[in-house]
Formats: sequence, structure tokens, C-alpha cells
Amino acid sequence: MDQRIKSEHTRHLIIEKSFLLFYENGFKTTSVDTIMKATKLTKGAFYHHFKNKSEIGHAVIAQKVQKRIHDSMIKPLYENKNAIELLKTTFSNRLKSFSSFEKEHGCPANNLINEIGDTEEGYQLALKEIINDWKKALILLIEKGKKENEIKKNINSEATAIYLISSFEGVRGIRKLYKDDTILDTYITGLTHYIEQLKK
Amino acid sequence: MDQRIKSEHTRHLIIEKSFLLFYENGFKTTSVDTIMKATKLTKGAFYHHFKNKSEIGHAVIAQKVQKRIHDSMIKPLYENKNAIELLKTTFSNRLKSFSSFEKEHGCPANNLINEIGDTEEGYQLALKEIINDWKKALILLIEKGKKENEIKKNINSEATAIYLISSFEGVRGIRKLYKDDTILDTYITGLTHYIEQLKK
DNA sequence: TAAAAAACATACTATCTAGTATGTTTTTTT
DNA sequence: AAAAAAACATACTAGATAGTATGTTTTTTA
Repeated sequence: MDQRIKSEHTRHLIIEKSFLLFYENGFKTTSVDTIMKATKLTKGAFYHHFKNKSEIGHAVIAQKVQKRIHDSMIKPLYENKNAIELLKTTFSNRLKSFSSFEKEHGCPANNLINEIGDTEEGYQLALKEIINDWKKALILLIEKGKKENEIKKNINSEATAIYLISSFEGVRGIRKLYKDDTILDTYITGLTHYIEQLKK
Repeated sequence: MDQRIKSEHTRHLIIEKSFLLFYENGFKTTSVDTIMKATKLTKGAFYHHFKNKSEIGHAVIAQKVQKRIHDSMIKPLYENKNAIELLKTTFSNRLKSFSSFEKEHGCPANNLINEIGDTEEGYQLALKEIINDWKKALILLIEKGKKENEIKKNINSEATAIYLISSFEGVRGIRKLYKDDTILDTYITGLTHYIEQLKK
């Protein structure tokens, strides 16, 4: 096989498996051995592609975790629709679309934030950027809503953005404790009401 | 020294140090050796007082984590004051009272929820009870507020409770990523506005 | 006050861990 | 097709880990 493609393929495989294992069992408690067992390759391959374990963490954040948030929570906000509707559907559709695995194990970004957000500075920065991007997109949408007379002008856009993100990430953690979705349904009720109150 | 007192003292010491180390570095990555180095006792003492590592986790949750939430977030809700005011002051005073350590490392309960909330069933149950107690107290207060004509009758009490808890725990995680308190101040602005909206 | 039991201390084991050193195979370059 | 380099595989090391086995000391009980 072409060397570039082969190399890219292996790198990609390691990142995919790492992401899933970090998601299921946490970053610090997932060993390089466990990752490579999942890829059916060996340790030699890992250390050929990554300098150390820290590097795979960064790769997973940059190529998987960030993309997840961006595709599902940020991108939809740029559709050309009513701001209130966009907020409601983006948040609640996302919650409704989760697999049981995703519901049981929470949000990969939030998991990493809570596990390693207060350790290595590099992780802190990478994860912060995800939250900042998300915040920016929300602020932009809320400001647009204000201009188009859909959202009350006296609403603090940044505070609203932070409040939305916090509650969403919060409930994704709390959901881990329960075995069914009632907590998510209750949350959606609260969220919907909150967003309704933003209406002019 | 009296044996009962001595034993209680040691047990207490191990739990205190464990709590701090779990708080700072996580549960799974804190070793029994590390805990006992902090107590200046030895492994023999640990395994005399606790069956295994899982048991110290449960002890810490029952005697430290639960108490923290109860004392600071639940108990204040039972004061005989205006419901809206109680909500606002309880949440925002708590955020303002945190030490820099507590701000850097988030909420011990939330950390454990995110780290081990989806692993052992016993932990799941213990942590769920904390959240349920908190939820109940909030619902009670909101219902009281409705009766006393302070809070809108059409508000869903449970959904509001969940929304409050979620956002609070969420922001305590996200704060880990930042080096100052602006995110908390912004959150308080959003929270205050949210609670204001509940007013009749 | 002797025996028993509780509260620890010390020394060990088996397993897991990140990382390295050095091999072999595959692909690319000359 | 030979040499070089990239992509892996294998075998190892040093340190950490949960837990145990067996000691010694302190306190309580008989």
C-alpha cells in the first residue's frame, strides 16, 4: 500500500480507538497497551506515530472531541432560521439523538474537562478553545435574534451563552447517575422554558 | 489513648486526606500509598480500617462530599426567607465563597460523578442520592414560593430544579479551564437573570 | 497481670504502566 | 536491484499499583 495512506490509516485507527476508550473509561486510566490491543497493532506502532501518551490526548481532542461539538452544537447555529427556534432545536435535538452509550458516558469534552482540565496546561488551552468557539457562536446567534426583534434587547448575550453551555454540560454529567432518560426530558422542559423567556 | 477515640481519629484522618487527594488529583489516579503517605501512617493502617480502595471512595462520598453539598447548597434553602432571594443568594454566595483551590478543581461531587458515575453501581447510587436530595429541597422551595405568590404558578418546579443544578455543576467544571473568575461572574449574571424570570 | 484483641508497621507479590532498545518487514528512493 | 528510510513487531526495564502475609506495639478484657 502507498506509504502515506498506510501511515494516515494507522494514525487514524489509533486516534479512533483511543477516543472510544477515553470516552468509556477515562483518559488517565486507559493505557497505551489497551489502546493498541484495540487496534490489533503493537506498541511499536504507537510510539512510531506519537511521541508519548500526552500527544494522543491532544490528537483526540483536536480531531474528535472538537469536531463533535462543532458539528453538532456549533454548525447548526448558523442555519438561517429564527434564533429562538434554532436554540431550542439544536440543544434538544442533540439530546434526543444520543445513543445509550453516549447517554451513559456523558459528553467526551466535559469528561476531559473534568478529568484533565485542571492538570496539563496544553489540555486546558485546547479544551478552552472548544468552549470559547461554542460561546462565540451562541453570542452571535443571540445578537442576531436581538437585531431581528426576536430576542429581548436587555438580555445579556454572553451570560445567556454561558448559562446554556453550563446547563447542557452539567446535565450530561448528571445523566450518568440515572438509568433512564427522565432526567434529560425534565432538563429539556427546563431548557425550553428558559429559551422561551428570551423571546421578545 | 482510648481505643475507640484513637481508631475514630485514624479513620477520620484517612478520610480527610483521601478527600483532598481525590479532589485534587482524581479518585482513580490517587493510590493507597499516596493517601497513607499523606497521613504519615502505613498501608497496614489503611487495610485495617478499610476493606479495599472502593470502600474509602464510599466513605469519602458519604462523609465529605454529601456533607459539603448539604451544608452549603441544601440547608440554606430551608431558611425562612423570600424564595427568589434564597435561590439567588444560596447559589451566588456559594460561588463567591470558593477558595482558589475550589475554583481550580471544580466540585468534588461533580468530579466524582464524571469520573466514576458510570462505573460502579454503588457509587452511582450514592452520588444520585446527593443530587436527589438537592433536587427535592429546591422543588420544595419553589413550591413554597408559588404558594406565597412569589413565583409564577406555571413554572415547572422539577424542571427548574434540574436546570439550576445542571448549570451550577456545569459551570464548576468549565471554570477549571480558565485562570480567573470572569466565567463565574458571567455565570452569576445569567443565573440571576434566570431566577428573576421565575418571579411573579 | 496474663491473655486476647485491636491498631498499626514492614516486607513482600503479582500485575500493570509508560517508555525504550533493537529487531524485522515493507515501501520508497537512487 | 541495492540502499535507505519508513512502518511496524518483540522483548525488555524501572517504577507504580492494589492487595496480602506476617510481624510488632498498644490497649482492653478476663
